[in-house]
Amino acid sequence: MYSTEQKLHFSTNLLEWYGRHKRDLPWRRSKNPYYIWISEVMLQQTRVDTVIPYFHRFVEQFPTVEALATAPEEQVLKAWEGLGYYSRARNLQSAVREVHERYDGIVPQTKEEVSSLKGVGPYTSGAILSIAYNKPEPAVDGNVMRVLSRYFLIEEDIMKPSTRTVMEKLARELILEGTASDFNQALMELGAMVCTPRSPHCLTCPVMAHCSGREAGMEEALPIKKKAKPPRPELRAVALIEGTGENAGKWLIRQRPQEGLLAKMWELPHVAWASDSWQSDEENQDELRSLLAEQEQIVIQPEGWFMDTEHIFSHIVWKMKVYRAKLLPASGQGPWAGANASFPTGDSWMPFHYRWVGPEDLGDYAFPNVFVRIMREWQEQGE
DNA sequence: AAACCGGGGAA
DNA sequence: TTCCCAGGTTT
Repeated sequence: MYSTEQKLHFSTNLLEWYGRHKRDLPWRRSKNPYYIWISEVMLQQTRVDTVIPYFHRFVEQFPTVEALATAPEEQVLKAWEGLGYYSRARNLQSAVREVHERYDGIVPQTKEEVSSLKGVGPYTSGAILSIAYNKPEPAVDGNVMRVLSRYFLIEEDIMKPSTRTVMEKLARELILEGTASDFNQALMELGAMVCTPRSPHCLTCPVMAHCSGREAGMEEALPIKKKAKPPRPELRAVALIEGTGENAGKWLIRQRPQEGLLAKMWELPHVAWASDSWQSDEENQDELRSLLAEQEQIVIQPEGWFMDTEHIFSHIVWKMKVYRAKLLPASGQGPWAGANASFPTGDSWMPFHYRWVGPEDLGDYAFPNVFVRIMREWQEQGE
């Protein structure tokens, strides 16, 4: 398919370049498969600069397979707070528990065993096996597909699974004997530092001389990628409910269900808006009060608009209006009654688990960033 | 094959 | 604004 010379030029020059230009990243200072694994999971759909501080805190808090395997899940979610894709954290702990129990704490070394672990797909298994164990397995991520599609002028849509298969076969053929660990990292490093999505730095590229994409003047047009659909908008009204009496200075928060969007994360009570537009603040607050009473048996007295904000997922965008509110005394029998007395979770009739918390308690609960922003705004206004 | 699953940095 | 990032799972 592709000439041996072109392939050999690529592998040798890339390796030589990597030896001189690789960044000093925290997870490159060790070959501990557990640390490599953590870094690879964190790096899924997340930039290096974002991951670095999380990685440091995470390995400090959970330095060994056993430490993570035996930690409470809430603590792991809290350590992941702000990174997004929280199923990554829950899957990682679940998989680490399996390694702890079934493999005596040693990350397995075969493709089949590693791939069977929760949250470990083709990319991550290849990355762990190659980087930590130097096994000649491909690790094809977005960087690698971009680099290969340009260098070998591959015009297939990289969103198609079949294209990924082609890339994996090619990437495997490019690994020279005994160089898998460095080569796979070099490939990603080139994609991150030189062969960037826009304005690639071809003049400093170690493999420019035989790059088919550049020869064809196609480097900016590659890789070919079908456009994703825009996220659908959803309006949501949020209630920032202040406690009174013994709950003065606290807010009412709730934990989301075990599965689905933001599983097990904590949040401020909010309701989906049936209509696709807002009314006046007075009408919105009336509707919010009515919906909370209906859906959650929470009866509030709204006390005015607080802020507007947005939360963007890959497939949804929450357009949120936040209203301050107090609980009405008459509503003493709601789901928050005795909320701090370890209300049972997992009841099918009771999707949310409520609690009163003050600013000093926030360290015990993992929130999606949008709610962190709202609560921080609230604290700043109170000062 | 398409949908679901967060959040932010860069241009 | 748009893109897309060291992806995986479910339908």
